[in-house]
Amino acid sequence: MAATTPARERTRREIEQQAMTLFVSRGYDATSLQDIATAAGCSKATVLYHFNGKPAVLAAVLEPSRIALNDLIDQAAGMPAAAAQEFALTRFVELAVEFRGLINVLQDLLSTMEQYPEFADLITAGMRMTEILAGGTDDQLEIDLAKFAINGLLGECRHPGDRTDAELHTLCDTALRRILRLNR
Amino acid sequence: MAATTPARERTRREIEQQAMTLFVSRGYDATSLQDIATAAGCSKATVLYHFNGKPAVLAAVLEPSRIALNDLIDQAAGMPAAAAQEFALTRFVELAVEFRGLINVLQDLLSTMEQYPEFADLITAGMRMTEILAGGTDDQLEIDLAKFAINGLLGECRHPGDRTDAELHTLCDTALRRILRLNR
DNA sequence: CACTATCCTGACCGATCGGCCAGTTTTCAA
DNA sequence: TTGAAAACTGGCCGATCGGTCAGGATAGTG
Repeated sequence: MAATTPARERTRREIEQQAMTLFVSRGYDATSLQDIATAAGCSKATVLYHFNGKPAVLAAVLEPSRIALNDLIDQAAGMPAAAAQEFALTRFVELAVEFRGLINVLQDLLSTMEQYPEFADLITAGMRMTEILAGGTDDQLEIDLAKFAINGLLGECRHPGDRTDAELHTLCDTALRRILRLNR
Repeated sequence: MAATTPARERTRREIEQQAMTLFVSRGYDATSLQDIATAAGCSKATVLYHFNGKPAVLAAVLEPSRIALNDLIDQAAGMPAAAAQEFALTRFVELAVEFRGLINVLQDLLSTMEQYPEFADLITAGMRMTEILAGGTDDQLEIDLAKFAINGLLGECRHPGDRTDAELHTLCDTALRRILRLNR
């Protein structure tokens, strides 16, 4: 009882891992609990034994990226607007490249996501990112342009093609700086 | 027999109209044939009597925008690269605003769309648009930036919020010109 | 009026979905 | 070793999906 039971954690991790792979390659809706169970080498009932429903599996898969995004926002919160803008742009591009596969999943669910309260803070995090990237301006057009930039970045990471991480990184960095008029 | 039977056309149009509304508001997958039938005031069997399966309903809904996009590309094909780029940017933004609701539907299906041959030319049309917007350059980064711009535009039109057509138009036009470095 | 082609529908089908539960197997500490 | 807690599973449930079919309603025409 001193440490967490190894069996529980091992199975949980395996389910999470396989679910992530499937969500990334086929999307959330197109992946059934049976698909996840088969890939993880257990039964569908076991998946539901470890996770309280299908959305809970998604929440677990998204957890690392959620934490990373919130950290980024928290760090930027303690900076002056201009520095926060530059910092957020750099880190956000890095995160987008790192978690590029998951962006597919997020875009799939943007319309239905509001139903699930467990993803509410992800929405608000996206809005905070927009404000930071806009550089704290009042100009509505600039704020909308920041949204535009995020949309472009997310869309680009959805269809990575055969681009390497470095190429994708350069592309997103260049595009964001052009839209936001931030020359390095 | 001289003209098309009015009853047939009337029902078809009603089904198309209601299907478009539902596809736009909920997405393609989340809209069932029963939803369409109920909204159109007929039975699900009637929908399948007029359309050869659910994808055929989608194809009918997308037809006007498909024609408009192909016309745009055909017109641009007969211009020098610089003029085509300027022309395509202007017209593409107009089309995106006009058909902004349908973009939701397209994004939903980008991953599954390749399965249906009836939508194959829509994919190729998108790639042609990219080349034209890139201004016929060889620079891969510029081509990728054009893709980025299209992604941003599509993403922005997905969540129009309470923006008017004019505001959305200005936003997309500005963003595309910044990314592509095309100052008016 | 009667007949026929067209339009339309209720009922049904097989498949798949997320989720639930009673009961079996495994694990692990006393 | 043993017994209870934890982990796991087969089987089932209700709902929903796209699609089919035989036959009823309807409308236009001779």
